[in-house]
Amino acid sequence: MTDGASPPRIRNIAELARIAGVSTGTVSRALANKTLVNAETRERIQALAREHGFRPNQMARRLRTQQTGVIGIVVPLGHEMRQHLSDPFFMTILGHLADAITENGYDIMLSRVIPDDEEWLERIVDSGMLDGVLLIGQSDQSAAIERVASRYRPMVVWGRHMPGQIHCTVGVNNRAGGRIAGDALIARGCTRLGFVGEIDAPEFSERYLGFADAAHTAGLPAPQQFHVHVASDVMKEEIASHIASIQASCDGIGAVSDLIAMHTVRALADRGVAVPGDIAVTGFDDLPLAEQTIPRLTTISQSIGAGAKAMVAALFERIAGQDVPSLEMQPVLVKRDTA
Amino acid sequence: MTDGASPPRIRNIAELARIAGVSTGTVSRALANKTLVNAETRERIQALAREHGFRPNQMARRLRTQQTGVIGIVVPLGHEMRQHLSDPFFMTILGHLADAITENGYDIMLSRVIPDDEEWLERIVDSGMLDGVLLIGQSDQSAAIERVASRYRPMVVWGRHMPGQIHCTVGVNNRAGGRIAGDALIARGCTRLGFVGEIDAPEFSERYLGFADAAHTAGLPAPQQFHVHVASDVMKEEIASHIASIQASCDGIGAVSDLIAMHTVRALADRGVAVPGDIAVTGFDDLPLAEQTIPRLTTISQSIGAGAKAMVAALFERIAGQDVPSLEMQPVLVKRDTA
DNA sequence: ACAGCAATAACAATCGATTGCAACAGCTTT
DNA sequence: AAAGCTGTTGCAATCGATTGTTATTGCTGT
Repeated sequence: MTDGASPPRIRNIAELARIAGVSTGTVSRALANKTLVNAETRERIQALAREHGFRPNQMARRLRTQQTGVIGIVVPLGHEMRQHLSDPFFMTILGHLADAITENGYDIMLSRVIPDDEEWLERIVDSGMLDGVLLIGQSDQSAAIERVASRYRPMVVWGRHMPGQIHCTVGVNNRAGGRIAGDALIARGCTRLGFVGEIDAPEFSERYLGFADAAHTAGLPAPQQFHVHVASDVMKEEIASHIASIQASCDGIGAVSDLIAMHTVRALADRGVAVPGDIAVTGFDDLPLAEQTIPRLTTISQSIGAGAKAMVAALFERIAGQDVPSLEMQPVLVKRDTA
Repeated sequence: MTDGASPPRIRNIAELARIAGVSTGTVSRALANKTLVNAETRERIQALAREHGFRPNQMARRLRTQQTGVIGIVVPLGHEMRQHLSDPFFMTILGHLADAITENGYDIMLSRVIPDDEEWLERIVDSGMLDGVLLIGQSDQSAAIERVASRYRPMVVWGRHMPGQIHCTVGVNNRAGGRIAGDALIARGCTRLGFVGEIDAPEFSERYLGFADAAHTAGLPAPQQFHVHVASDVMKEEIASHIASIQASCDGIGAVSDLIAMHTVRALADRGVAVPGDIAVTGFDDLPLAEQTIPRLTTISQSIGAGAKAMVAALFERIAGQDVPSLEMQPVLVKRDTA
């Protein structure tokens, strides 16, 4: 580092080999610290490399060795359910995945994909750039995922497991989660239940179904639905448009996500409605921000951190050739201030 | 797609060439849709490729063309200031960067780096895997960054620009931000100022300095410091340990980050202190969650979204060979409910 | 009928590192 | 002294696609 000169920049192993007076093979082995080359030459070559700031080209190495040290994290944006990578749920799970993956010494390649053609997933797994793939959400692409899973092992998907399904998933039981939310509201005396959010995507509709199960079991009428997109710039406006009728007809609200719950609580607070005094509200996800709002959000935990760890663990086992089953986690109620 | 068979999986361009009865060169050009090959053969080859689900190996293509279509996003974790990728500030900026980069058709490679040796950055830029690099934060690695910037152009750094500095930065004027926070508190009548957070990293110490500037100009004593790590599991406990003395000696609190501000507000609320009635609080960053708390956080906006866009724009200009200057953004006060 | 040209496709070098195999020196063993 | 090791190193094929150069074909113009 004190050497400000080092002008002859070395571009490849061959040049290093030339000035070291050995063959490229020897340089390669020396740089890889293989005992096959004499300790002395090895040290000499490494010193030379250091001196010239030489670093082997990873592209070439990876082409040759057929492994990349890179895990792909892919977000399929089917039916435009999540517009952006900056969606808080995705960012949260990504953070945990990133921690777990980098701790294993792997790099991460992030792709947002709009499945507009048949082969978006093939394009990714066959690109030859990834040692494994993590998919966040099945969107409406189960068929494409199944097709690829039948021949491509190192892939783990955040989502739900269906009977007979080939691909390995990690996810939470959404219906059970909805049920828990409903039960919690009913337990505190709510009798006029409402559900805020969309139910277009399967995971969301299951949440509603579970929520309705709770009402049904308690002998209450089916919860009223208030449609709000989960990932939209207009979420706030959509909620605002419903808020009067929510106030009029509900005393317990199950929201399909924490974000929606939070905006609902805010909208209610703005109208002077006490939460949970007048209307109780539950979220879904247990994002970090659920704990940071005032009042803190009562919500259904997806155990995102644990789920992310499980996904990564499963993926590495699959990369190592093991076959691991899908994992369904049980949601738990996190009781805070809003219900 | 109706074709369930297609058993002879094609591994490379040569095999495709063989069954198409042409040379590899022609296949390559056909797949690249070059007019150099007859429209008819081109179509035939493309059909064949589609039929067999063949996709050219990206590693090889990138090795050959010397460009990767990948942008690296790197977080140097010097002096362990940000423990994890899941840090909310980082996640927020990453989300915006990811949106901007993927909109340009590039992929993202995420690396968390602990700069334990001299050459962590060289290792990244010389790996031959990236078309450009975005660095989030300078940490204590300015020297290493400067060294690399002197010869590696496609790199943009989130942080501050110092006179004579080579590397291109995008960032906010932290001292001005601190000043604005201080002025805001003073304007609402606060006279006993306190500053919560750490001042070890330069960007944080500047925030404190600006905050102190405001006090000095107003003829007030220098703000008292309460030390709290910005990215720590024990942040809550650290704040709790200070909260009594904060309550006793301050009526206006500037926090070094939104996260700390939020926990401070919460700790005060738990003790029955009215915010901003008894004590006013300002944050710093304007993370999305600042708007979602109740009460919503008054804070200093870093314009993270705009900053991310600017970083990406600057990077692509640099990749295209243009030289773009550093950009310093002016912080603005976002007045909400806590001050 | 032949030079000249355009269109098309084959040939072969190239990107940069890895690695199986062969070669060689120096040594011991019989 | 021949045979057999062992420890090192060189040689050359290989990963899979790209692309400049060359060769072939068929056609036009004179």
